[in-house]
Amino acid sequence: MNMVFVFMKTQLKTYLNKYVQFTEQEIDIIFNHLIVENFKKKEFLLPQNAICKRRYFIIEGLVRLFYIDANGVEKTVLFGVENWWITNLDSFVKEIPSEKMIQALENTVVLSITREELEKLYRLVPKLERAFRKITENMLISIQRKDEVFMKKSSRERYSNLIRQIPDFANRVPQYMIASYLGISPEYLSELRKQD
Amino acid sequence: MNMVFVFMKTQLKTYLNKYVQFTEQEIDIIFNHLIVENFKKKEFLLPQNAICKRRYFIIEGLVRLFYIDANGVEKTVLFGVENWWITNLDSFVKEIPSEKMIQALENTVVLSITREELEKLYRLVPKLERAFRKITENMLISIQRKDEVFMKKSSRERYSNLIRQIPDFANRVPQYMIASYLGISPEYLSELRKQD
DNA sequence: CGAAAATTTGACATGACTCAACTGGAGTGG
DNA sequence: CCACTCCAGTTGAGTCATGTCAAATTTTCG
Repeated sequence: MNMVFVFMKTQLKTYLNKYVQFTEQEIDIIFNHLIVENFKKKEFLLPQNAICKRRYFIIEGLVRLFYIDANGVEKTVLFGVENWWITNLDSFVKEIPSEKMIQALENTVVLSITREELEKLYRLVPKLERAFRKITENMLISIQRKDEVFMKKSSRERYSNLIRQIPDFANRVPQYMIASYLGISPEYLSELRKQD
Repeated sequence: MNMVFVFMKTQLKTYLNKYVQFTEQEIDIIFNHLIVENFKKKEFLLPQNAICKRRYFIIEGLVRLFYIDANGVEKTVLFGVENWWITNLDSFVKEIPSEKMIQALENTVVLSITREELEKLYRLVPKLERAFRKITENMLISIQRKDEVFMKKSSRERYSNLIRQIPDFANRVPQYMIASYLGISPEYLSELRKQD
């Protein structure tokens, strides 16, 4: 087995073991149900109006989940970086077309799996069900925390928070995407940045 | 066994079977790990700064999750009605003190369980892990949908949406709580209502 | 280098907030 | 059962944060 694969498997293992202890064999089974995919910058993991068939574990790179609003403006819902699972959960679980798209913002390497394969895996490796229960709980917690920041803080504070927490975001992601993630217009973000 | 208990057990069973098929025995085991609690209107299920020890399944009634912001104003995060699980997940999972409170807005009957008991249950009834994985996924999906409404719609639309979806909310819940749930000031909500 | 995309700037518009005063209804106690 | 209090809801004036639109400028990238 190729060095790169070993590296990816180790990364997955380290990640999963934070939730549940898996044996080496279990990790093997899980890894063998995943496929490796490479996406170039700007490429779509999920195009608009498609059913989101796969769940993606980001090994390396950066993606965003976004949609086009009624005025034709892009709205970024969330960014995904390494060691995050990304999918449009609504579309993935219910098998309905996704208005949202997933796009690579940098060249990105992922492990991915379909819903059917994942269901199989849950049966082969029951502990994985627990791991995903916890992963989903953590996602819920972090989305709730984000909501709180939105309710409590001004857009200026939201921006400085984000930059403090993930300083290199400002370089890796165009400003207008950050603006739409923060729920403000690009012009106003530009205004805010000037005043620092 | 008391009629009321039978009734509650049936309600729980119907609810859980929407996610996973459980046998009668499994439902019994689950039910026996839950306790029944009654809360009077205005009573707290979770007071401020306490660690949220329990997860509540609402049999009947209405509760809210809220906090007091920096200016001393109440902010309602979410409402819980029958057949919903309510907890401050962050506090419950990580065992950290909760700035948020849970309060009954009507006389409310719940089934509740601690984290430790729930962990035990997951081991006794492994299918429950799957059920909660799905329940958590659904919570995540619905919070994401709520976020989208917030990003896309004006506060006027958010209000009329809410009233359309849950018409009796307007009667069961004071306006100022609805306002804070919608993220607007009570004065402004009053303004909006006038213009219909 | 040149075209297209991203960002900045400025003028103006507006949704939503704050504060303070007023109204009306729901308890509560004498 | 009345009088009083208290709290929710309304109204209005003034203000501020943030949006929109259009033009100018800078950056990116083929």
